[in-house]
Amino acid sequence: MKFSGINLLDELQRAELDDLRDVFNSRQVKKGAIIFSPDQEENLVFIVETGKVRIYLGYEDKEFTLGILQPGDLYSTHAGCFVQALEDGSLLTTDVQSVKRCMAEVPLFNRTMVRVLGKILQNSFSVIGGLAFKDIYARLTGYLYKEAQSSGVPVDGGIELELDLTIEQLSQILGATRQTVSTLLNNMVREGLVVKRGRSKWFIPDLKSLETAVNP
Amino acid sequence: MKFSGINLLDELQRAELDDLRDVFNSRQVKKGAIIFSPDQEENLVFIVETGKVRIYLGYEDKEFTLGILQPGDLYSTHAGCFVQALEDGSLLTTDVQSVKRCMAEVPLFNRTMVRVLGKILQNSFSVIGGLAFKDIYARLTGYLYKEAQSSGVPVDGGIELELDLTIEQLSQILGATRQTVSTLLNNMVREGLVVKRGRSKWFIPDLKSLETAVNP
DNA sequence: CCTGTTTTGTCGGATATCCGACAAACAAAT
DNA sequence: ATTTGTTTGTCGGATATCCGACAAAACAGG
Repeated sequence: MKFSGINLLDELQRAELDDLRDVFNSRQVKKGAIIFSPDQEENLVFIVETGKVRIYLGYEDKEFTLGILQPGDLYSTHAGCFVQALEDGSLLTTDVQSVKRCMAEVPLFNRTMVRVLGKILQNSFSVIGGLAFKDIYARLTGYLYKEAQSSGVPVDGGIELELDLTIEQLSQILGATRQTVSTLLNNMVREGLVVKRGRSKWFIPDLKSLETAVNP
Repeated sequence: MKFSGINLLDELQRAELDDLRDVFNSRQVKKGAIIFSPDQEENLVFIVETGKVRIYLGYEDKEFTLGILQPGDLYSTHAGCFVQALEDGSLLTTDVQSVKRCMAEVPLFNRTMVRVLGKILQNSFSVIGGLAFKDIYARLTGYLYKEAQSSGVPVDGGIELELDLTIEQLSQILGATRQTVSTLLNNMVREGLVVKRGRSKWFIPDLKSLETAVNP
């Protein structure tokens, strides 16, 4: 999933943004490391260069994943959430001061910033809608359906889907318990909605029937 | 509650924003009217001039209130949610095209825009956190506590709170059923946490004990 | 190949919340 | 004062989801 729908790395290639590139510092991150947490008040803006990065909320011993950033995604740390590297990778970071300066000087950056924020906002509204209106089964099928559409590969008349998530991680995206998600998924397997094909690899024989499971 | 934390009406008074004011058209709205809905694709940006306006998500026959805008709050309609007038009032509206033009020409507007979006985003994260981590009782006490702090009036050694919401409206803010909220509230009354003082008027004898109810 | 660690499946009891239903209480209008 | 409509309180059954627990399975490293 492209979290914000806009690839900032591409944007940075534009000639108009020459001076913008200099503002960012590259920073290596190691798999599993928590890069930012809500308590530290240093405000940074960063773009994912390589690797995957998870944005999540934490409360006591529970976690809720808001989204997983991929190369090209931009994020700001002053939004009160945790940021964790899911793989070894690198970020382009800069502080908020520089961003403000850039916004004044580079109008294009400005528009992009607003666009990214708008996308993230839209995404969080759909998360709220899911949590408020739908049960876990609907959220699960909905998630699989969306992923199948955006990153599934057509194979054997069906769709193959590489999620690259453990059940636990998936449950944190859905806002549910590991056990519940595990049970629901296996129910879906028994009903033939999905077929398991190895570690976090799924085959969806008929996308249509998955869709009707989402909206009965 | 100030939804975005920034009063755009004040900002518009600034001399630098003379030409910005001309971009907005005033529009009257009647109580109860649905001003925008997600299906219409006309993208507008508006500022509440007078009255109250409710932003909410809808799904089948359920509704979830994201926030209630008050004079000075800015919002954009292309975020996939409903906008309803809670009272007779007026909005300053403009289309997205003009906003884009303004953003290019008036840097201050730009920064404000980003700031507002950031605030709204932060708010929706806290909504997600509530839905994902807390039960309804915690959300209810938390809401009352926050409201008491921000808009409560100290009286008789306690705090008086005018919510101006029916139980049904409150339940839509909390993401729960009317019945559940009603029952929980009456439990709180029995425990002496809150005292009912007429239609949507509450008295909190001891804010401290309400706070411990939020975080036991 | 063996061994420790991570991931997954499943069960059964506890419980928060929903849902339908109904009557009481309240407010507004005639 | 009477009617009408809205808001509130409460009950009891249905159910989705959590939680703790445990073992099977899968994986990784030596």
